[in-house]
Amino acid sequence: MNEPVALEAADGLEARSELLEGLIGYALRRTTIVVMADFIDAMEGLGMRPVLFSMLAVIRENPGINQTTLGRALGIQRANLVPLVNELISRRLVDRRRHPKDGRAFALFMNGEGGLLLDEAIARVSRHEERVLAGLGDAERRQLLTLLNKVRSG
Amino acid sequence: MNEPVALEAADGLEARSELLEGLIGYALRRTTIVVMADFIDAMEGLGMRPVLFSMLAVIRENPGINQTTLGRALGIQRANLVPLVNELISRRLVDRRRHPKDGRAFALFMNGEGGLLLDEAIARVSRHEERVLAGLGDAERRQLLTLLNKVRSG
DNA sequence: GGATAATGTTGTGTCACATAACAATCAAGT
DNA sequence: ACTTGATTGTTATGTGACACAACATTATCC
Repeated sequence: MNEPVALEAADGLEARSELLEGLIGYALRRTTIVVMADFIDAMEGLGMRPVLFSMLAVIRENPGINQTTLGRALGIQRANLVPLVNELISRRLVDRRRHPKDGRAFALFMNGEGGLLLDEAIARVSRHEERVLAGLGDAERRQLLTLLNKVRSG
Repeated sequence: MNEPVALEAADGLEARSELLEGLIGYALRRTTIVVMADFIDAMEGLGMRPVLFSMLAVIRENPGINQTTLGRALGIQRANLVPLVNELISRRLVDRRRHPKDGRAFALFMNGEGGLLLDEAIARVSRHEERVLAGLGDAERRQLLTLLNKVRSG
């Protein structure tokens, strides 16, 4: 028991794991980290993070959306959304008005400044995706998207 | 300026974004979250997280590996690895000996208890991947793995 | 032997999650 | 109309995975 399998230690410069290399979950995790890091780089100087970007996108395409619905669309819980929405508002990218028919809810709207920032971010995201997907052809990109959504939707 | 695009607010139960739905980075992020959540569920009661699992796998397949090499293999920085390795050691899953030829380094070895835990985790991971990939055929799974690795390797 | 590099470590900070509890408001049923 | 129960936004708190800077000890290289 407890045998020192190989005394000559595997202390080379690189190590691999056949087990991990066969797991899609592992590949997903590692790939996402790389892609998100490139996203962050692409947003240099904009103060834009993946979450904020997705929030701005959903708000612009769904004017008047409330926070609960926004959170559900992005898989973010209401409680965690609060400081994020506050950040967008204090940066004057988004307007929050009271919902006309529901006294509990707020209605979120993108304003001019937010639209300009989102447009700039979209331009950078395009270049970012082009960079990250450079090794894939058009059909492969579509298929990757399809497969990812298939996994996500169960 | 600052026009309330639609006065009838988009406050339905669900909201979508065509922009986000076309982005592979977004699909990657959302899918990874779902898959990792299922991984966590699958490890119920084992005290096993994705990072710990991957560390155990690499250590068993690379006996005597040092922390820097382990970190490089998994994309974890030395500094962040320290508490993780300590956790494995204090749980008696892994042994840390001084490296015979390098006084600075440690050599990490999986022990019997760690091997048993890893085996149980692997069994659960198999069921977890089967569950998560239920919607994909064999060829699709292979292709997803290939595409992910292509993206990651630039 | 002296300069330079590598290993493990400590400390600190950020960010994306999670959960529980709460006030205000709405909706539904009787 | 009034109570019951659900919903919205919020506060508070905790965790876990990252980042970066600085440091002591030990190797390496000339």
